Amino acid sequence: MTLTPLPRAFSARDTIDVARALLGQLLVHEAGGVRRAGRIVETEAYLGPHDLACHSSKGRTARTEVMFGPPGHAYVFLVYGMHHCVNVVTGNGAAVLVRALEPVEGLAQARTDGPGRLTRAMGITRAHDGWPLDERPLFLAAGTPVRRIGRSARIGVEYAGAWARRQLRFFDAASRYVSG
DNA sequence: GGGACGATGTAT
DNA sequence: TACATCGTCCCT
Repeated sequence: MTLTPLPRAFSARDTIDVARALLGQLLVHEAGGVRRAGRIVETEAYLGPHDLACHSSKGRTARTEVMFGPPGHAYVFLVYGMHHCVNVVTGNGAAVLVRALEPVEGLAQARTDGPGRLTRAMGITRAHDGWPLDERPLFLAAGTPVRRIGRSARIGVEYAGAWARRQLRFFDAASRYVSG
């Protein structure tokens, strides 16, 4: 089956809209002659420099530079010295964190619930930071619709005060692959 | 140069 | 609840 990348314009709109629209779409990585694909079932919106939970609120640095670049690119960072997290940049310092995948292809017996687990399962590292997600080998593709979207506060950002309480986490309410 | 701190995951 | 483990940021 051929998977066609979603156009970059998919990510060039309101960050919350992108966080919701990404649910049900596929994240695909073709590497070493193997295709791995997962259906996105959990996301978080990070709204930009004014959002105190967003990395770009600390300023425009070497690490956060891609968040200020064009939409549709991957922002990949290392957290806690060992786990990679992958985001879809929406522009102006904003991005959507991908927090969980439902295995679709090439992910047998790999855990994909949780941002660190899914990057490990997919083989995504900082080498992909800045990668345009409408190009192989790492890209977004059309998936299947989500019937009901659940919503909650974002995970692990308690330091962000009132911003930590904003309901900016979205998930497929019917999926057993949502983290937590 | 050095210290504090993570958008986590796993073991205890 | 402890802690592994290291890049980033700022010098508190």
